[in-house]
Amino acid sequence: MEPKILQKLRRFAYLSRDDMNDVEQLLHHRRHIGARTDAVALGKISRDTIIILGGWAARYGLVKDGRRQITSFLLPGDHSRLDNPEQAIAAINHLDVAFVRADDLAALERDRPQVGVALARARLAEEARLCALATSLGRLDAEDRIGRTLCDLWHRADAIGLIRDGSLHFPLTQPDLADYTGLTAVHVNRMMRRLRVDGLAELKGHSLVIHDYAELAARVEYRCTDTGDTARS
Amino acid sequence: MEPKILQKLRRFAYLSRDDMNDVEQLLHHRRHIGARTDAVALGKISRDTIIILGGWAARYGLVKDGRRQITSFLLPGDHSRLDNPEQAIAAINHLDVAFVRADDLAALERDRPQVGVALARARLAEEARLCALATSLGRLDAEDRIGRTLCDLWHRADAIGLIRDGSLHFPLTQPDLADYTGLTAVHVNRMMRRLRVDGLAELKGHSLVIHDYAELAARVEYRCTDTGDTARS
DNA sequence: CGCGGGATTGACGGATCTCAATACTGGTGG
DNA sequence: CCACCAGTATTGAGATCCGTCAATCCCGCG
Repeated sequence: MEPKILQKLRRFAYLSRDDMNDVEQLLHHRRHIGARTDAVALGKISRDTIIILGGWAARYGLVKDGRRQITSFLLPGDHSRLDNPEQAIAAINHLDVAFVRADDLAALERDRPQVGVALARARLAEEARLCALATSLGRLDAEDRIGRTLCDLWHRADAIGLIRDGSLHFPLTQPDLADYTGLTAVHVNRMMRRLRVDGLAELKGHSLVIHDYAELAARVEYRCTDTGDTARS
Repeated sequence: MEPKILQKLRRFAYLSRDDMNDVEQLLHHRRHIGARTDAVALGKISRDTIIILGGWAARYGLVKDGRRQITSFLLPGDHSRLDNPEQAIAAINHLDVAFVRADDLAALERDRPQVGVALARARLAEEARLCALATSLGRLDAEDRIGRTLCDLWHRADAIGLIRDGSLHFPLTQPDLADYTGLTAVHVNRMMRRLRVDGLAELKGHSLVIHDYAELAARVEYRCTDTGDTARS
């Protein structure tokens, strides 16, 4: 199947067959990471970029007591630069990744302008998501933080075709969601129950169902950030 | 006097006289913004970059009830892209800025590689700061958030020569600090009192004094993020 | 079959918010 | 020059959201 990275980039800019081939050429330095282990350790600095081919990952930092703050969930097709030593990347479930040298990526962006445009837009969406996370953590209550997180993940998963029959295979645990929303696992559970009894969203086993996305999004005032329509330029 | 933008960029990479001249050439589209008004309104998208020449600014987003979350303080020499419609930029005090076209900036980075390196490092530090903010908001208590914010601003102000006689002219109000740290102005005040009675930091009038930076940084486990030494490449 | 992590729920405590009152400060207009 | 005023700083008392602790249940896995 077409790698998710291509499916994602094509939502941001038109790619020719040559563009796509050159992107795929970059992905030969692959690695498999076991579930619940670090793909990139804390303290590492590198100019490389990690690209998620399959599975979910989380970029996170630690503070005293070992408390963890996830700053970004990485889904298939997502990528992240590895130049921040305070941030590590952990596999949520079994993970397939590629590591790309900064020079190779820069060369590709130079030689394939449309790929450069797509990557720039992906980075823009990622930065907007980080601003939105800070705003949520600082100024929203627990229900809104959880609701927005679910909407965001649902929307991103939908964009890469991960939603089947109105259901999403969802490898995150409630402790994971707690580390992203700045809450405790106990309180995440309470909020999930509230959404469940209100018929908005349900998490059973490892699958997520949002019964009425529009209603949930309206209730928590979620607005999606990415500008992703197959671009025109 | 040398613009702060040059003083800042030279901490990230060596710039020749020609490099510096070309940077200054970009700054002719200047504007003055009155205190407590928006330099860039919410909802605006642009591919331009704003560069702070003098004064302090805040990038922020709003949520319901008009609650505000500041995602970044911009000091003289700092810059920010304007491509996120959910984020506005407000002048804290009287502000002098320059707006630079994306194309002009891209051309400069291409023609002046050292300027490109410096700008990339500045952006890297900015993104690291955003991750650190999210981590603070999600996982640290009020005292640590305030303490780290003061250390960060102190360190950045020092880097551009804003600290005189161990004191920093500090235009932020306690409501501003509250909007950055995700607290209320009342609680910011309580934390500032605690730091004051412990002899660590003091905010009187519009000036900040950190009596023992090392001790404050240790107490709140602040680690500065930027890689700024005058670079060697 | 036992074990460990996750999910779920209740009771209690605490950090932070809200409301409220007072003092201070810089700027404005008479 | 002074009175005024809005925004800010400061402090206290009570309310609330969320965390902590603890128990139970469930499930996948060795």
